[in-house]
Amino acid sequence: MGIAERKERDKEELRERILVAAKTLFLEKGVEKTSIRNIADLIEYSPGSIYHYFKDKNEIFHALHQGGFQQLMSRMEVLAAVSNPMERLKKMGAIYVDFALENPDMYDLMFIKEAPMDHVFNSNDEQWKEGFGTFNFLRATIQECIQEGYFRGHEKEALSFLVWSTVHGMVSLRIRRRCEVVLADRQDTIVKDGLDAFFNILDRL
Amino acid sequence: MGIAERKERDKEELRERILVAAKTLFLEKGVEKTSIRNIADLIEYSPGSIYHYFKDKNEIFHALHQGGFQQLMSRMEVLAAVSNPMERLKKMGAIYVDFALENPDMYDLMFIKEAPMDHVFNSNDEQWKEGFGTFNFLRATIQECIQEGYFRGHEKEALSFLVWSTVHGMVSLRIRRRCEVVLADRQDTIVKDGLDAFFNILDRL
DNA sequence: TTAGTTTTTAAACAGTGTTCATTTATTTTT
DNA sequence: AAAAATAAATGAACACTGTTTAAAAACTAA
Repeated sequence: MGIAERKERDKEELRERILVAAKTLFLEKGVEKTSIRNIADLIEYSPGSIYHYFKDKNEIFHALHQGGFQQLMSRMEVLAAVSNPMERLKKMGAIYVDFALENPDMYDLMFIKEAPMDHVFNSNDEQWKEGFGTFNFLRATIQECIQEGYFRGHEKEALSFLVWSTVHGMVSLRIRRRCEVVLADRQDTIVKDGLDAFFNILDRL
Repeated sequence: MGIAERKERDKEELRERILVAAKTLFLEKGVEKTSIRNIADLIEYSPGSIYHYFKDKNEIFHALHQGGFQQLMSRMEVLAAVSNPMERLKKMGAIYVDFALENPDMYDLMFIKEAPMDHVFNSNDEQWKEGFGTFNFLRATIQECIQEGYFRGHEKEALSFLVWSTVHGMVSLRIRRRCEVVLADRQDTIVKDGLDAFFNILDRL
């Protein structure tokens, strides 16, 4: 009978409404300042009811960060058209950095905050497959670069980590405001300039 | 008269005791889980009294992170003996990474957490001179490298940021546990390997 | 000893995540 | 249609949080 199915749909819909409310508040106030009561107020439910849909606050923000990975991954789709792996690698870096600077709060949640990771390690079923997927994409591209003769003498794994670290380092220093004093005058351009310098180095390898 | 001086000393001593208690708790539980009441309990004072010595919680953790910069700077002192700027740059990177991996919580406070930065921007007198000092050290070394013919075609500022970003990226991905799944089997060696790969690249420039 | 000053305190405020017995709403069975 | 069974939502409570403030205690100066 269709009643069970409709109830299933209803449940799923409310779950989604919680997520939308959480995302709205999170984008305007940040994770820490978004409380369960805030979310409950916005969807006009009691705070306790949220716990019938999510184990705890971390699970909500884990669910949200999954959406961020989907966004990032869909931006990466244009890379399929770039046949040269070295070109693809550079374009990948640019997309990554653009995503981070255009969605700093989401990036923060995905790659800096501990909240979603707490959930990954506490509910040990999942494997942070989101992060796994994006990193594998990088790994495969680096692999191709090596096969085509780039990065002689380097090993795939360490190099992938290095590339990821470089772009992550730049955007996370920016997002967590460590550039604002140290590089005050060039705040807005330094990440782009740093990325260009990085690409220059890659070209000369 | 010496009474005023003794009172001054007493005040300074209690301030120090608050800082020591805060550091003890912070190193075993983290910033978020260290409360003003916890600190007050440890020094056997009431919670309110702490507010006569520090404006708010952020100021306490700003004061703590200053100590971290002193630690890091003192580790850098051995670099004065390294005359070749390229050698010095690499050694600097190694010291930075070692410091971060040996004092992950302090590093987190210094370069990842927003708490101490909140204080920097809210009490606008200070200029995050700690971070400024360490970055200037890097900047000067890169400058010397360029003068000696390294990094041809590169500009000091962007390159300094790039180098900082790379080492920061590696240790912060590690500290915030983004390696644990993506690079599970090589967790403990990946930062060292990544740094070696980075040094290799620098050598070939 | 008294008056004045500084330091410390306890209580209160407004908030937090989370749990749980109870109520409300819905569905199934009689 | 009424009663029983199931599911969902609630509100109060718990144990916390950072911070403010009026009152109390401690200390110094006259």
